[in-house]
Amino acid sequence: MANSIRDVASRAQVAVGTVSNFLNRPDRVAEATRKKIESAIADLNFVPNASARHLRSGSSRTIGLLVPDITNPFFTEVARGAGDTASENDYTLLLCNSDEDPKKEERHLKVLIEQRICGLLITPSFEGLAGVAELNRRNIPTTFIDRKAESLEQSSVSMDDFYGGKSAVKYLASLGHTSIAWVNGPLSIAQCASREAGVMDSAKEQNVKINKFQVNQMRSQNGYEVAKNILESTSQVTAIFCANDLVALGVLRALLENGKKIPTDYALIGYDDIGFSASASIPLTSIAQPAYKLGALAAQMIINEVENGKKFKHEQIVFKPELVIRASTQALRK
Amino acid sequence: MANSIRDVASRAQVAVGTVSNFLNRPDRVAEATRKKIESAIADLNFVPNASARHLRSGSSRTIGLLVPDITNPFFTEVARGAGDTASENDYTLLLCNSDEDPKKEERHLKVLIEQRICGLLITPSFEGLAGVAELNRRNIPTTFIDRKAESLEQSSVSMDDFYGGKSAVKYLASLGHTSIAWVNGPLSIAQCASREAGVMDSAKEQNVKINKFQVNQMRSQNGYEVAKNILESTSQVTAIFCANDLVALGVLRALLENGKKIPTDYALIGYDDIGFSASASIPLTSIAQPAYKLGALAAQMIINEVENGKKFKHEQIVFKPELVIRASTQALRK
DNA sequence: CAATTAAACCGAAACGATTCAATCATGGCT
DNA sequence: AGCCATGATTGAATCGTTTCGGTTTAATTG
Repeated sequence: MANSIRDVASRAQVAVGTVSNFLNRPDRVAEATRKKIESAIADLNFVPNASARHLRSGSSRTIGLLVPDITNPFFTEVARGAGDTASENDYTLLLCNSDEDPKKEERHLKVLIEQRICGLLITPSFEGLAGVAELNRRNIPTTFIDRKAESLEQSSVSMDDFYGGKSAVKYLASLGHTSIAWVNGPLSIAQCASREAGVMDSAKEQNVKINKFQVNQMRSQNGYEVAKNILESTSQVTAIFCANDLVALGVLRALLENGKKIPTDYALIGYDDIGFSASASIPLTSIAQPAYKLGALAAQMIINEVENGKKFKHEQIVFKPELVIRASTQALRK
Repeated sequence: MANSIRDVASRAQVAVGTVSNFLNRPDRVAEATRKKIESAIADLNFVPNASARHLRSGSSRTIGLLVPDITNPFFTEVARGAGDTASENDYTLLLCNSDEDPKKEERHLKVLIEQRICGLLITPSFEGLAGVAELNRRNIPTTFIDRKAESLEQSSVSMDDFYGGKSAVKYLASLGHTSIAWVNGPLSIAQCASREAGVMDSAKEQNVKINKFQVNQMRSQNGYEVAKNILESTSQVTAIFCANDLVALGVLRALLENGKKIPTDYALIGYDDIGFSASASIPLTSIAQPAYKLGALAAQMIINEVENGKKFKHEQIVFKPELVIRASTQALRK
């Protein structure tokens, strides 16, 4: 049923090698034969077999993208960006979701090696680093996403979390807030730790007081729960900064339920600027991360590395996040 | 660098065919040789080459999933479900996102054919149906997701939208509401049309009055805008049912801004039960669709079809959506 | 003990493309 | 006319597996 390059060759009355040239280096084949081949392909409805192609040529033109949570809008944007650039360069993107499960992560890595991907984009979990080492041993280029590579032998595209934390506090200070609640996730997550460092740094500079609150998971429900502690705390905070939009949305819900007005009673800022933040009951001010760009650039970098081999220079690119101001913050009035 | 089955064979001092048997039919090889091969594989760090395997065996063990919008939480859940069952059955899932763009859809279809996928899961756009016909011509099984197949030659896994529309209105009527605003998307979308049919059917049964409102796109912003019309309309509606959660969240925001109380002034229901609905400022009552199950079942069906060939019976499975009651609805008080 | 049988193993051929050294045409130049 | 350079085309070898008919080995039977 499926036609091969041989069928095309015989129908067009040329050699198989010529058909292959037509497919890969069209400039090498004369106008007349080109037409013959074209119509033979159309007649037979021929589509080349990627497996055969990869096997012989040695390159799969496939890159893998392994994300920890496909449910997270941040990563779907990354995937869109990576997918689009992959397509534009005639690469196939193999998108895998590990659901934050090291077992699944390992299994996907195995499959990706079987597929002989020529490059991998990954946000590695702690355990996943072993798998990445395996890839290195096989000389498969790897680029970290949203996590900076320590080694200069490794590319990465990440965000400046320190800067993000810092700019949120700076902005609140500029509005006149001097006592801020900072709701962070586990410090074991690199991003959380950096954001906190930025927060504290800015607090010192701007001379504002930070009240720390902690959340175990960065989901909406956790924000909802921690809000009670904020309301009961003795210190009179006038602004709340959350390490993530989901948490901020949870906090927002709790505040509204308790009859508080946003932004009058409390200014509120989130982080990530996921799509829903703009359409929350009170549109959320947030620190936006250019997820699409992140994915697109990462894909472009790994493609460059694949195609330029040894002479490729590894880079650690760090994006600056951007403050997006909406209705959940305003200048403090006494 | 990359080792082949031959290297394994020579190191284990067996024939290549034996190694292949070890990989594919381990029961055929004796205990002693099994061990030799195992350690050779471990020593050489051998991982089989999927392309060679597919080329020779004729089956790629890969299924494609082509979704119109990876950004939509509904589809990421579908993808998780399909991905998990694919993994469990040792299939690879190739996830493609067309961004509702017919051009991208067509391009992805082409790539999927090149990869010689053995089955496709798709939520076809209107234009996409042509591409699907192409797949059929090549005898590649196709299963529709979230859209019922008209032909009995085709499997599908979809939702009963008529039932969903109906049950929302029925529920509102049971709370005492007799005048309901129904905010729908374009009737050209099959799902919207069916839901509306269900709404009207139930309205007649329950003897309640429906006020129709229309939205061009089913995004939050559109809901926000249409809410003004609802507030200004002369008829005294006491409940609002939206064709999708995003729209409902937009409506919710507009109502709150206008000082309305939910659920006291208005009861509000959405559709889809996306994750954010549970953590909206007023947790949203919604019609839940089991997206994960949908994806998982669709994947299982296509795998069955691939493996059982001709003797496979096509099925059109229709799931019943489920009402999830939260804080945005309550019994009407006068 | 010879004959029979089953279990393991062997290894050449094939899958559908790409590669590359070799051949063929064509036209320009002395 | 003869020679060369250039551009097109050819086709056999190859990539890493699976497949499958054939061979070896060991155990069982009469």
